[in-house]
Amino acid sequence: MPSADLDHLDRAILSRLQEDSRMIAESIGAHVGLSAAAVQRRIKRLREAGVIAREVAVVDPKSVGIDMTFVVTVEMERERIEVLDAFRKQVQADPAVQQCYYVTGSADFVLVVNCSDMTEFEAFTRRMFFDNGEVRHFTTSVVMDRVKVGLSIPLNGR
Amino acid sequence: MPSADLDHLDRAILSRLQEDSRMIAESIGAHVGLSAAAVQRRIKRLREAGVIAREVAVVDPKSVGIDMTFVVTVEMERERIEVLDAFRKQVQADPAVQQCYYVTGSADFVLVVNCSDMTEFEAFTRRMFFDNGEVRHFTTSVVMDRVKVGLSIPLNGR
DNA sequence: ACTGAAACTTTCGCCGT
DNA sequence: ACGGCGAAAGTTTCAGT
Repeated sequence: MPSADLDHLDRAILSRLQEDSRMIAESIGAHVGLSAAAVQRRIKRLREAGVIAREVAVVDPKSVGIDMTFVVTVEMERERIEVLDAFRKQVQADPAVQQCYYVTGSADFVLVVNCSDMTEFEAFTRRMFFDNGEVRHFTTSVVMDRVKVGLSIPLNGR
Repeated sequence: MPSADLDHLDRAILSRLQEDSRMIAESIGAHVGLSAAAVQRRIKRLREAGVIAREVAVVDPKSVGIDMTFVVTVEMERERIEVLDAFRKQVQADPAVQQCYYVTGSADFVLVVNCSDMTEFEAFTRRMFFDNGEVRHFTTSVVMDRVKVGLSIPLNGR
């Protein structure tokens, strides 16, 4: 799945699709200088190759009553594979966790967590950290402004 | 645009579209117990109300030669509105920055940054931090594993 | 809210470069 | 092998019931 070689046309198409996956092929073609059919073919190929991993709707959190976002760092008691994997699984299963990264440095994991309010977040910390004997320490940062949120990959020039 | 009241059917539809925005209305309808037309109408309404903020393609970083992700915390010299807003703008304009949160706590900002390699990341730190007199301190964590990555909002029960 | 028809988008086959 | 063209298939949109 790595590096299915892409030319600058593929990158131009991906760039558009990262902004708006509903942009129709004809419109993309007009911008990149290709017929609609050619664009479709490339998109199909990109999907099958896994270059386009998924296509998703981004929901406005406020609209569904999610008001709070948190950035949480987690330090585990012991860095044993078993412990880490168990935590990974727990994180993946918990819908409040939007993102989780396993990182170098003093912390082991960095989490982005969504909750409707503080009460819910407290419930989250309880089930995720306090009930887990392997969590040595965690820190919480409350997000005051979601300055930039996306999953766009830089597709520089070519 | 906040809290356009949604019933459990809307939430069920959103839940599907967060996983796969290309799922056709008929298939969604079969799962939630609604005709295709009814699903279509609700989706249209959700888009117009901004509940569905955008629909995007998620590109696999490896496929386009992006191998490295970083979590960076940033502390500004002075927390003046002007300084913070300038940094916000800089962040929004920089394609290497995938996400940026303004947070409480010792750090001011948390960034998720994508680069093809360390050299590119060093260039990034230079233009974003060293060339900016207002940045007091920053810390870098290298992401070893992207355990969970998405923008999905929890749409629990109802 | 469902049905059917019209409009639109994507997909496929074929040919030319 | 890849792009363009035109026809077929699939999806969404809209009107009428």
